[in-house]
Amino acid sequence: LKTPLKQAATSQLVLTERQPDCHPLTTPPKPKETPPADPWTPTSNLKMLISAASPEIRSREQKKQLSHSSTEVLQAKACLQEHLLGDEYEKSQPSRKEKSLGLLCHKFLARYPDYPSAAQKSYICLDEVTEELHVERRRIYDIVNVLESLHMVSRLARNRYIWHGRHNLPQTLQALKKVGEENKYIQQIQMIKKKEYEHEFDPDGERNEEMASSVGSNEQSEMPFVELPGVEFRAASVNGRKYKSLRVMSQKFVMLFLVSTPQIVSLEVAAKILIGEDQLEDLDKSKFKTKIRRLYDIANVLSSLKLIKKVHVTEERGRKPAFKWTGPEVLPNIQDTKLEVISTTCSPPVSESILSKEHCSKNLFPSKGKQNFTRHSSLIKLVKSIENDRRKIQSAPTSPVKISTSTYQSLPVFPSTITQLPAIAKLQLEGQSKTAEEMQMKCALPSPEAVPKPEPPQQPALSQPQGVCPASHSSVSPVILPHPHSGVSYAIYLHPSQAHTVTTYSPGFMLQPLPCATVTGIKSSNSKVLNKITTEEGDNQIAMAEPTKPLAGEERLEMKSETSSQRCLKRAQALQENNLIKRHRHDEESLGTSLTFFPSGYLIPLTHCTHGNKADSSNKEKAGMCSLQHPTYSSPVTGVVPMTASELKTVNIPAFHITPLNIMLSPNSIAAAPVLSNSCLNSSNASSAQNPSSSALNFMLQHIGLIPAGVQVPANPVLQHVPVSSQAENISHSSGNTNMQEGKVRTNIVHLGCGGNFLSPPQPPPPKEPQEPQAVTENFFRTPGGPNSGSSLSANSDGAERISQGTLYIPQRKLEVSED
DNA sequence: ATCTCCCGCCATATG
DNA sequence: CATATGGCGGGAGAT
Repeated sequence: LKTPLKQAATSQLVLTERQPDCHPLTTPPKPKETPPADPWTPTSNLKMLISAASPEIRSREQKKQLSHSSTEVLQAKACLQEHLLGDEYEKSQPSRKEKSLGLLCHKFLARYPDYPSAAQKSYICLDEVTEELHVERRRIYDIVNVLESLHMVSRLARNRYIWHGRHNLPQTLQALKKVGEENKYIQQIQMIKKKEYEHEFDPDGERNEEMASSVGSNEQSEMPFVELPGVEFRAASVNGRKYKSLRVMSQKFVMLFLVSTPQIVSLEVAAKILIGEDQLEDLDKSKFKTKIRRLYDIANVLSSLKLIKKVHVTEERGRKPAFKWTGPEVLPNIQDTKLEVISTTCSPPVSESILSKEHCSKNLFPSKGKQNFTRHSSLIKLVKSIENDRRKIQSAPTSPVKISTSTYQSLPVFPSTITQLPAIAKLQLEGQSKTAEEMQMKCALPSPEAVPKPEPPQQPALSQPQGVCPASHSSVSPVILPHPHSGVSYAIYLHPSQAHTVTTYSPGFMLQPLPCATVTGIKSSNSKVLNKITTEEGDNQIAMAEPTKPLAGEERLEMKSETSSQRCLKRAQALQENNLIKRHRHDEESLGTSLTFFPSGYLIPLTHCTHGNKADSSNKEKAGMCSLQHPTYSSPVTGVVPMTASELKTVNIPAFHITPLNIMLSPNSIAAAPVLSNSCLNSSNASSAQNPSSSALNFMLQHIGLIPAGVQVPANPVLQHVPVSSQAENISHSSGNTNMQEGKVRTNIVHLGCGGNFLSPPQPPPPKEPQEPQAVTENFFRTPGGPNSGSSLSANSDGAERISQGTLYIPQRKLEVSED
């Protein structure tokens, strides 16, 4: 009975076959109804057989999409044969997997275009769907509810829903992210992890502050369903109360991904947070179980949407199921002020929608006046805990809105296509010449998702080029810095949103054609990427580390055509580069004297941010890019730290000895750092490839004293590309703690520069792993002695000490994320 | 045994 | 009141 080998996947077959049928523009005529699930057709039988033979269907499901029929056929045959020999396959009737929500969801989604045109509004009739898909109604609700949470559908009336497709996704995600930030999910996550970690220490029942507070961070319990302007719940139906459940749960779940830095969320944590939030439930075991069940349901749907994918995180506690966000990157939350500006400047539709969205969201969540970060319960708790650690923090009451400055990045999300780059690479490897778009497309849609989107694929958002620059994962957000004035060391904990903001502001950054870089990198390092991918596929735990030198011809890597805007950017960069040295000096000075850290809850965005100069006027940058193009704001001098969003974001610090402090950076200090932005820009621009200005950067860093003279910030990604198996971040040094630390330091320094004062290269040390990292390394503040040694306090002090000594000690904790 | 998560009972909401 | 929705958790297949 044991299935012999796991080969092809069923779902894959299903998908591929169905895809073609699907008519993008018209309501899917559900042509040949040969649902794989249907055991009665010969075809289906075969499929089933195959599926039976392949245990891990799901995992391959997505990847498989790429492969083609020919391959599939072969595999199928092989499978079949083996199977026949093995035993009578009768056994598997509808195999449980064939009934999985994920598969069902795929089928469901296949019926509708991702981006339905206005003209083709599709309505969804539940009765029809259930009938056609051969499912119980109940299941459809599961799917629809999640889709509703993303505003991909909305209910019209009984049995009736409207299909919106992914048009609203960007806004939705942005809104969700914002809310997530407001809810301080990051802190909550950390809290949970911390508790987890300490959960043994707590002999006595004195878990008051920590436990009680953290667990019950429910003060702001009911978070209503997040709506979007045009997509409210109809019929006042669901809108009523009942804010429980799947819909909201789904939104919260997504929020967790959007706010956490390595965008990986474990089920456990998610469940805890979701539970804790609702009500201060006693850690009821059954409740937890139920929550997990629901999360699986949601996760299945989200997976079908390709927004997340399942992975496993291996921590010291063992390996736990988790999910990784693979959807579009969501940019910083917007500030109202800016929004208005933008709205004026940008194309009406986009800006408007965004704006309205903001308002909407505001109205929806003003609840309890928790708007203010400072007042936020979780924040308070955080503060408490921090205090426990003997740290003082001043909370800055400023609300983000007020702080808001002049910039705003309007492209909040970029098409998932970008995210799929790795996949693309893989595809190419496989000999497929499909373009990203193509592969992205589900149905035979001629126009990829990207097209409809305001943002062209080539403009992957700044921050993390997911596949290509996994570096983000290992980015070291929290950095310990010596406080210049007080002499106290602080861990800089940048709030993601803030970070984003900063990033946005950075002129260099903006200019920087990250997209280009990304693309280039991919192209150039194709082989590399491919290798990795392949490896990955084979076995997740194996980290391939073959530093091939792919970058060689990076210059000409430009994708098909360098956009004029990109060119512009380059030019600009070049110019800026000239001043680099000067600036460096300047920076140096700045660092030495004007650097001031304000221990506060968040980073204060600069008031006058600069945009990069506009990147030309290529059409491609539609509304989304508008913000970037406001020359009005550009003022190099005011540049802000060019950091990769990922870098800035807080790492989910699982617990541990040190509670990260949020430090607010003074505008001045930030302003002083424009120079670095350039370097950053350059470096990042270089993309994963070589970092032209790296030398400059190194020079600067050394000069500043951030790194030892001998140390060099790796400019070449290749170097970074050290085998994962080893300490990902290190540049293979000998070994031992010391070395490790050193390596750590190096990396961190870069980050530090970015975060702290902004001189750092946006793309920190080039990403080590282009593809989805098999293993993710996170940095944590930990005692050198290891997990067992000492309490957080000791750790803190330790860290502080080291820092003060000029040595950055940021122990790292290795966290592995493996795909299934 | 653990991880996933399907199934469908049954409380509620809707019309 | 009949249905439509959709919590919820038992328990079984997958690993």
